Amino acid sequence: MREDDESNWFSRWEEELPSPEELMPLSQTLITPDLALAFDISHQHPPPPHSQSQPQLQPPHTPPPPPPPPNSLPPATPTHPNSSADFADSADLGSGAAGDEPARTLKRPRLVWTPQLHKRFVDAVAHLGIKNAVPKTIMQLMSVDGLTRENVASHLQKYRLYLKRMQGLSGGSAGGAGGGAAGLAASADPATDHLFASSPVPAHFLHPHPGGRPNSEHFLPFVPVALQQHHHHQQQQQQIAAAVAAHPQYHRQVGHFGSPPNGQLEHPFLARQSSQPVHRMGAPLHNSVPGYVEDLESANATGGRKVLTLFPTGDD
DNA sequence: CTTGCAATAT
DNA sequence: GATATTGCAA
Repeated sequence: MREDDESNWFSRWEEELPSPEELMPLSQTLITPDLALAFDISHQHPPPPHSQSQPQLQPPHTPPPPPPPPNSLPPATPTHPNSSADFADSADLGSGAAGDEPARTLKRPRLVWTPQLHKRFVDAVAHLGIKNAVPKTIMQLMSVDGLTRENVASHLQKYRLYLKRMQGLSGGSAGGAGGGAAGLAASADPATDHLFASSPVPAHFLHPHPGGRPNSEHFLPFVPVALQQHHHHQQQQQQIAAAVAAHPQYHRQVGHFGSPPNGQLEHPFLARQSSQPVHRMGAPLHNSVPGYVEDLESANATGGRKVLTLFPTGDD
């Protein structure tokens, strides 16, 4: 009774497709005042310049981002996204972090792939197209702060195996493959299935279109394409929205800004706003469920290990 | 250099 | 057990 909607998630895409108006604000207003308030982080008391509390995560009160371009969608050549643009930060990403905290020996919390996060992952891959679905691109499209290429790569690896596994058991007929079906067929590996089955798998994932029209990115205009081209490959501190994690009291009530009368379209997204220029490409994946934001919380897990948990505020 | 993948480690 | 990390090959 809940996967139904997921079954045709693809069909509903058009409906969920964020209108230009929805996307627009996203580019510049990553965090709305309401959101900021929800986190109890007012942009009125900027933490003292004394960088010491945290490395590089500051409250989502990112200053006014660059001039928001008409931004509906960049050239976004869906055919081959390749425009390294913006970016001038990477350089200080890792090194800068070491500035205020013993980042050199700091370990990042274990990333917990929550269904929602995974969904973003799948969505990103789906919209990128299998061919462009490489860790780096996916990571950027997801716009999840703190997510590293390694994180995505590791998960992607597993995800691919999962898809492969399914192709063999699915029986070939795409009949079931369409959207939701992908999630249930056969569980060869409960371990992997568990997580992956939670999110709908686009049809083109199971295997390249067997007919004439190979898969395609379709109309998904937003192609971020903000590849960073720097020669530094430091492990940036995985400080996901720690700002949020610092406040474990905020209830999952963070979704109240968009004003979805219908409770349908919202844009609660915490993008990496840490130190990178908030100049994120306007390619926020669509949000489907009313009121659900990605949060994170660091907590102990298996024995003193810190886990980074991006938990949703609604569930889909 | 980035990716993919197997194995291995935590 | 789930992820991360590593090593090697394209």
